[in-house]
Amino acid sequence: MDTVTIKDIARALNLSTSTVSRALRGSYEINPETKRLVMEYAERLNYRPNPIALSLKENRSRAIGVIVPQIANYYFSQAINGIEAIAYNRGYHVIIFQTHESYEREVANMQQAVSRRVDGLLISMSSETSDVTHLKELQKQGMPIVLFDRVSAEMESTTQIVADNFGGAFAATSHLIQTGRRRIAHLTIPPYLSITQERLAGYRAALEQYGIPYDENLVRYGTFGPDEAGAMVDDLMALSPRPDAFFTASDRLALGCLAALQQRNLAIPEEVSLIGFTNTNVAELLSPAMSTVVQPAQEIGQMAAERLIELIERKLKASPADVVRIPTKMVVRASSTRSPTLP
Amino acid sequence: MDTVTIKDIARALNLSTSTVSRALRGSYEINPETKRLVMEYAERLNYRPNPIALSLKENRSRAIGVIVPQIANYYFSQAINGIEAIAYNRGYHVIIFQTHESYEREVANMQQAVSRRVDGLLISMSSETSDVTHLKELQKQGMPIVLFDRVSAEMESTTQIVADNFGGAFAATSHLIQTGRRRIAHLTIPPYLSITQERLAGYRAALEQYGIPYDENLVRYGTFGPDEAGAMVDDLMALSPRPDAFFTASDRLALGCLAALQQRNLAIPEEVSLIGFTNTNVAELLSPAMSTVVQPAQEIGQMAAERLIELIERKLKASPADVVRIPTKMVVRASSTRSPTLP
DNA sequence: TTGTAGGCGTTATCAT
DNA sequence: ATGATAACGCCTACAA
Repeated sequence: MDTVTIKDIARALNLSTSTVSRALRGSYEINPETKRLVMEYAERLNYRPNPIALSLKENRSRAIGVIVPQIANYYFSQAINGIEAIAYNRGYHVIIFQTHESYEREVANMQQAVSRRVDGLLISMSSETSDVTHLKELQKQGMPIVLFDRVSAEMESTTQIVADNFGGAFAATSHLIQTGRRRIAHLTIPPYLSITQERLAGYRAALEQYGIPYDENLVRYGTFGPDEAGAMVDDLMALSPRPDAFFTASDRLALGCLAALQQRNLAIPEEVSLIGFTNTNVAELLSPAMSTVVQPAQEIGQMAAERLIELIERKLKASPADVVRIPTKMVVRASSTRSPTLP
Repeated sequence: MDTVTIKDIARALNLSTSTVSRALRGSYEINPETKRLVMEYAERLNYRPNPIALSLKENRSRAIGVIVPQIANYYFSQAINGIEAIAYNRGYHVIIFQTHESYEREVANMQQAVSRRVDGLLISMSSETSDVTHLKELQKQGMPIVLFDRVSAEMESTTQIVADNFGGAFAATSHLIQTGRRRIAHLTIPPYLSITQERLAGYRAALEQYGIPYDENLVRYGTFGPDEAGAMVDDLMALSPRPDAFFTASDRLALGCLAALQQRNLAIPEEVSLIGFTNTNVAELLSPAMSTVVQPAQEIGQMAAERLIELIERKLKASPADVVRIPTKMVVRASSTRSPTLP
């Protein structure tokens, strides 16, 4: 790749590099005629300033690092999508690191990012990470950091962007109640995760608001493994009175629950209502069959990037306990014909 | 972020920057004692060379640009995963650009990447792109380029990495035939795409090999829209004799076909066999229910990155018509119980 | 209005 | 074995 530099232009036009530099940046103290000449010539040669030289000079890379468990995942790829949209607009590029859910790799990635001289870091913690001293340490050294989705309560003075899990669960449960449901089962993910707890709290709050007693028999916890929903549904449908609605907490559970109900030839939503937390893509696939609460992955990414760039450019410290909750969106199934089909 | 430079070390140790530099790189012509001192001090201060300064000096960014239609997509996020794995190993970082299937944005992204001084470019063309002069032009100017997945026959002297669609379709169809099927329907995507044609050719070649006549009534073309498979299945099952197997060409069609067959209470694979091209993630979800031909997205990404880095570092031109086909993997459904369920 | 010089961090070349 | 200098591309304080 040939590359035109200011020097080339200066030589060709018999000017000094400083004059060219000033002309290019439209400095007021330059002869309009010279300016025109330089501009034209630069245009003709398709001159582009070398961002690397600029970085060196300005001591910043115009790059932000993004550390996520994995890219090949609906949720994170959408979040990254949101991050990129904002970052590119503001003139930053994005360097992605994957932890593959390993604490060790998270630490290594962090150091990599530092070596690469990123201007700031967007982090979604690995599931293995419980000790956050590496993050605190780095932040103390002046690195702007924003956490998103997988956050930590221990990072008191860090901006954190999460989905409004409580609100989403509250809305979903309320919707089921308002459409006449009273025995609402909740299939969810492991209880030790904060998102699980928040969603459960939203579910309980809605029940309480409508005076429906909380029944812990109706709540089932899964892992992230496959093929769990079938057994849970079996189990729950054996109760008496049996549930008249299911509220699921993940894509997998939603699909599994849907399949299990269909297999039993239960009409949705006539006999059993169904609503679940899902990613946008899956929500789209499921929308003819069931209602969904869509995780705002992209919006979380955008907000995180915005906040980070603010931190970088204004060089402000995050205000303590600055936790932003992005609302979820409920998509109520449009059709309500009997015997719904998959996509 | 405080940052330790060679200068800091030199000052502290009362040496010149050149000595420090040499010591750090382990030059033989340096006093072992000095070397030790420098190394230790650098270690203690956690010195890391500034990659930006190096880039400026070496006139390369150690970054490769990746231009894809979108990140938030199973296929491309996996491909990127493969790309990153290789790139990071070789000391490159990856800058991602999205075209959102727009030709205009593809061109703009290309220029962006050039401005960013990427050392090479990995491109999966937008669906809108038919004119490839922008790519040819850039390549002629010396930019190393490798195309993957969405490639173009017009780029004669460019390395291109694609899935072995023919082979995958051939294997899938052969498998159906070997398990006793004779009336094999093929639900596929728009006919003008090269991947569609390749898969159809593989399907036909397998039929031919086993002496089964090709029946164009058994082939149905969809768009990428939702809810198409149901009608296709209806239509096909009304034929007489009706199909005894389905071979689908996308995730969507596979899911739709599966749902439609289940709804008709047709046992898979006893009454009707089913196999489809899918992404890994979806294949995993579907595996209890049907067989799949898995698209090698990640491997394609890896191979593309390997080839690109080779081009960058050896500075070789691609040999003409260098098209690499990555094999697909057939996953035959393990269980064959009646009435299969979704995930 | 334009030019000169120095510096961002690093390494290669040429002294010493 | 070590140091001084220049260069990568750009910008800016200072000079003219």
